Order: sequence, then C-alpha cells, then structure tokens
Amino acid sequence: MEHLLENLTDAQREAVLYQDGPLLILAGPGSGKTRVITHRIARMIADGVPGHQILALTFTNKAAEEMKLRVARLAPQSEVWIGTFHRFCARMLRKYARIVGLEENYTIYDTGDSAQALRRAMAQLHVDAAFTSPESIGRAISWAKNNLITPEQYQPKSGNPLGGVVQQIYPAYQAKLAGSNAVDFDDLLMHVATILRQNDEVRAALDERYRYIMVDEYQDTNLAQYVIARAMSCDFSNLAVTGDPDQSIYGWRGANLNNILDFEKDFPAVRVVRLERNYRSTKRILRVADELISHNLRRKKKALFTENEAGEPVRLVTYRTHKEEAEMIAAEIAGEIAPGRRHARDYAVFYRTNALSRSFELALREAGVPYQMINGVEFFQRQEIKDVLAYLQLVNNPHDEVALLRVINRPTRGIGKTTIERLANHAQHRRLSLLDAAREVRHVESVAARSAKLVTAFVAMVDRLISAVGPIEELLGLVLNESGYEAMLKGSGDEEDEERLANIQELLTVAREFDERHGAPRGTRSAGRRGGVGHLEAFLEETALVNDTDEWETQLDRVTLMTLHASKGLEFPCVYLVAVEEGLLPHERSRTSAEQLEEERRLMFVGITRAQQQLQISRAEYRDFRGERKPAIPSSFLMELPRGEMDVRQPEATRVVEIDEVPVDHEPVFRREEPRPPAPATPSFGSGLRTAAEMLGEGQTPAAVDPDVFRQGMVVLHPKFGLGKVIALGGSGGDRTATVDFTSAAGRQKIALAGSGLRPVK
DNA sequence: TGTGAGTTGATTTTT
DNA sequence: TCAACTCACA
Repeated sequence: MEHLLENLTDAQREAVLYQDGPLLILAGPGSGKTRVITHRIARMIADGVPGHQILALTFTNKAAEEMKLRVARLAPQSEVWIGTFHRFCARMLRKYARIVGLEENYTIYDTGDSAQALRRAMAQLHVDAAFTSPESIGRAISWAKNNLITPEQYQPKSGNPLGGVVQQIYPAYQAKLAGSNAVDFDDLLMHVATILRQNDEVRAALDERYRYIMVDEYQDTNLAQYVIARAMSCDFSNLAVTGDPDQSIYGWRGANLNNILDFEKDFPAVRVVRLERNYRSTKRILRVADELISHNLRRKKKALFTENEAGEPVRLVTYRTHKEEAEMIAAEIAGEIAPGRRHARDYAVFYRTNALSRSFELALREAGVPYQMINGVEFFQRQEIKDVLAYLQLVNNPHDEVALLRVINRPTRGIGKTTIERLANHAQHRRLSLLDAAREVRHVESVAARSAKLVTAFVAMVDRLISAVGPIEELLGLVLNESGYEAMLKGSGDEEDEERLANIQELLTVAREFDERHGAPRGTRSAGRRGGVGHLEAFLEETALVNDTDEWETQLDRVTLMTLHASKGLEFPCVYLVAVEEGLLPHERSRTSAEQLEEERRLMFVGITRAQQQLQISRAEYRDFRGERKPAIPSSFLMELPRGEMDVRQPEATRVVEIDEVPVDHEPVFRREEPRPPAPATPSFGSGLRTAAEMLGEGQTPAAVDPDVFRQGMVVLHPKFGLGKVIALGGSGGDRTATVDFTSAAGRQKIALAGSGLRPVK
C-alpha cells in the first residue's frame, strides 16, 4: 500500500487517506485530482474495502474511461463501479423500471429522438410552432427535469410567453415517452431521483450497497444528480466529491454551482482538502489564469501556485481577419513541426463554438499539418447508423414510436404520410402502440387495401426480426437484408451511399466487438431477458450513452481542434485560444446575466489552464459572420489579463511567415475518413480473386479460409451449396458463423465457418 | 409518394 | 454560409 502514498503532497495524501465521512476535495486545475481519486480508491481496496461497495460517478465517458484505466492499473480486478451518472442511472432504471411505470426494455432516446417525440406531441396537440420552436420548448422541459419538476408540478413563470406552451406540452411529451416505453437523457436522472426519493426501501438498499461514493466534477452536478448522490449517502455518508467551482461550465445544462459551494452546509462534518499546487503550467500561464478568474465573485478563493518555471510570456495576438488568424497559426505550427522542434500532438486550438473550427481545418490542411477534430459529426448520429439502430430499437421495444416512424418507410416501401397518420389516429383512439395499430391495419377502414398490404408486410418483417434476436452482429445483418436497407445503398451507385455502407460496416464491427466483449447469446429463440433481449438492450444503451467511436486519442500525432468545453480535463504543451472576441467569448447569449458572464469567464479559465508551456490568446479585427464580414470587438476578458506577464502583438508586429516554406509532404488527416485498421492478413490463396467458375472447376478442398475475411453482403461459394450471398455474420473465433442465402435449392443456411469450405468469391 | 428547387432560418456548450 | 426544411410538381 505504501506505493500508493509515494510522491504525494501532504494535501493529496490527506485526501487519499481520509476514508469515512464526507469529504470535499477542492482541486485547482492541474493539481493531480484524478491521481488523488484513483489512489484513494486503490488505497481503500488495499485496506480491505470490497470493490463493489465503491461507486465512482463522472460526467463524461472520457473521464470515466480514464479513471477506470488508472484504477485498473493500481488495483487490478477490483469490482469498483466507475461510470457516468447517466450510465449508472440507466442501469438502476433497468432494475427498478416498474416503479416509475416503465418496462425493463425501455429505450433511451438521444437528443434527436426526443426532439422527434416532442414534435409529434406538439402536432397531436395542434400547437402552432409559429411562436415557439421545438428546441426552446425542449430546453425548457429539460431544465424542468434537471430540477426534478414533473409535468404536473410545472408552473410557468409569469411573464414568460413560452411557459404556458410548455405547461401544455410537457405532459403530452412525457405521455408520449411513456407510451413508447422510452426515456430521454434527463429522464434517466429524474426517474432514478424519483425512485430514491419515494421508495425508501430501494434507497436504503442502494445506500448500503454503495457505501463509498465518489463524485467527480461535483461543481457540474444538477439538482437531480445532487439528489441521487445525496440519497445514497444517508446511512453511510461516505460521500467524497471533487471539483473546482472555477471550472463549472455546465450551468446551461442545469448544473448548480451551489451544490459545491454549499457542500459544507449539507455535510457539516465534512473534511475539506484543497489541492492548490499546480503541476501542469508555467508560472506565467497560471498567473494569467488566476488574474482572470479573480474577477469572478461567486467562487471559493484558492491560492493557486506552482513550482514550475516561469516560462515564456503568454502571447496576446491580434490578427487582421479570422482567415489570417487561422493561416498564421497553422503556419506557425507547421514551422515548428517541420524541423522537429515540436510534434503535432503538442498543439491544441480551442474555440468557443464549433462553427469556428472551419477556418482552422482549412488552414491546417493547406499547411499540411495533420489534425484531429473532436466532436465533428458523431458516428452514432449519422443518418444511416440511426436508421439501422432504429430497427434494433424497435425489435427491442416494439412500443417505440419514434423508432417505428423512422424505419417504417425507409427504405421506401410505399407507406406514406397519409397511411401513417391514419394508423396514428387509430392507435390514439384505441390506445394502442403504433406497431400494434399497424398489426390490425385491415380493420382501419380509412387505409386503402393496397397500403394495408404493404403495412402488413412491414409488420411481418419486424416480427421476423424480433424472433431472430441473437448476437447483435447477426441481427444487424438480418436487418440490413430483410429491410432492404443494404440493397438500397448498394443499388444507387451514389458515392455518398458508398460511404454510408462503409459506416454500416463499421457498425457491424462495433457490434461484433460488443458481442465478443459481452459474451453474445448463442441461440436465437431461447433468449429470455437474461439472454438475447438483455444483450440487445445493453447494446442499445451503450450506443445511446457512449459516443466513443471517435475517442480522442493522445497517441495520434496530430494537432487537436476542440471547443473549450471539450478541453476540460485535458492538457497540452502548446495552446492556442482563438477568437476571443465579444459575442463569442463571452458568447452573446450569455451576456444577459452576471451569472452567465461568470460562467464564460470560467470557460476561458479552463482553456488557459490546459496549457503546459506555451499559450497564445488571439482575436481578429474582422470576422466573417453569417457570410458577412464584420468588425470584431475584443473580448472584455482581455482587459482583465495581467499585461505584465504577456507579450502583446498588434497586426503590424505579427510575424510574417512565408507559406511556401511550409512543407506539404504529409497528407492531412480527417477524423472520420481515417483508414481503418488493416484487416488481419488473409491467407495467401488468391485473395479470392478467382472467378466462381474457376473455383467450381477445381473441385478440390481449399486451404482453410480465415473466418475474418467474410463481410456482410459478400458473394461466397460453398462446396456443396454453391454460390450465395452473406446475409449475416455472428459469433467469434471457432464459433463464427455465416448466414448465407444460396442461389441453389439450399436456400438460406447458417453455416459454422470453421472447416466449412466456404470462401469468398469476389 | 418522391424529388427538386427554393426558401428560410439558425447558428453554444453534452449525457 | 450553409444546411435543413417546405412546398410544388411529376
């Protein structure tokens, strides 16, 4: 255990050793907070606390992954539950769904799905969206849920024109979710908070089960999260929270800064530990950050200090235009990388809004500097992925209306708007789910016989899929075929569709990995809730709550482009903080209240404190906005920085870099279009390039084919059944199977690949 | 029912 | 600027 206490400061050691009772760790940026948490967990385990009694909650998947990794290193095999609040709640809700009127196989709607449900609810109430937008109503509902205000309790604030509409729509929206056996992100928290509040039996059980609870980034908790953490810390009040009020940047999401500011009031017996020594940045960078944040009033003062060297002055640069800003920065980076003074991965560019990334992408590409952008289009948000997943959602939860509406006519199968509306009416009258309404389409008089036939065929297809629940990869394969989705994309010859197919292939890989990781159910039908269905649920939960297909990777030698929000928790040797202009940082929507302004200041504080050695803050005199070039006003925050620590450069003084000097030998890299990892080497035998005829002629038993060469949709040849097409793949290793539609009388066969003699034709 | 053009409108941050 | 959405038409 001693090694867990080595190289810790007194304050860090105190936090690591303090075990029973509430603990508040106020951790400044770069103060080794994660180290403290992970060492604390490891130390407790070393001291005999069973891992399963420890629960560590984070806000982002990124933070959870990092923590898991580090805990695993310090305390291998421990059963500590580490994850995001949302994941934890999703799990709890699977168990206690009935208490809040849900079934265990409920669907988690992402933002897009929720918006869809909201639109449907509005349409059914005939709410005219002319004065309001679904977005603003959605935000209001989200805010209410984060504050645990139920539809019944919702009272509009007087003078808010939106309030009345929200009051009307919120219950309808919630009813729509209930009817679909679905929850949105906020519900995950709200439902669990409700259960904990209203059901003391459950509360006490969880309190006892999770005796030691840790909450990371406590300054970001909203009321719901606060209630959850608190409720599980009554009988065993070993709640340890870490956070930094100065890094609270999620107020807009319902985060309540008071949760951390008042922690000492909530738990009078609390031990407070301050981690104020910074191990990350130079003295100058830290000084700039400290000076800026001192302009905030609502905070807990900390005395940030570092033993690191003074470092270079922080640069404050004004460019003429946003274009010049991007190009000069790109050139500067290129100029450092080319001679090998720096790696691309040493650099990060932070901006307030995603829209600002564009010029930097362009400039870096031009300059031949490899970069990676965080949070471009999320993989799981892509249309084709959402479409295919919607089929799975529907299979898992046939009540899911949003999923049904998404897939019922995609690919187009002649079921149009009118038919759907008629079905919806029928469903509403008879209080049926949409799918059940579709089941009895023949009794819906208004639907034409021709349409009814198409609907029946659709329902039959869904039923076939439902009865085929097994490994996800295999189920996906069936979906792609039965639905005609694959054929739709393959037939078009469209380049975009090619890319979509590639993305779907990627999804199949994700599915396969998931199957392997979680031990896919073998059989198809036998699957009870424990087996196939639960497995599918878990997969959908993961895809809804995790966006980690494009995890930011430190190893990649690329410049990182990201928003200030995304930068939290990270560090880089060299940081460019760009577009620090009035209206962007602080953002114009945040200028209405002093509170929001302080949050913007914290956002800048977070950005500054990511830098280890070099920091440049910049702005442009002119910036294109909505296609118009407008003069940009310097951010008021710039006036709050200590000029003594800084090197201020006006446009005249900016260094001119010849773009020609920059080598352009490496290809620019884009996050999504990155080459996939090479497939495992295929056995030498002709890479399957011979024609079917040639192969048929040979009639000999070929060398064993690596099961991994088979892909969805591939044309294959079987020694006995002849030519066929791969419908679905499943299983792993020696158990890997292919479902093949043969052109011969053999029809559809599921073949164990090992020793089958099956081989790819093309 | 599907497509295409033309318009509109909107641009913060995330689970 | 650009993407998404509507409305008219085939």
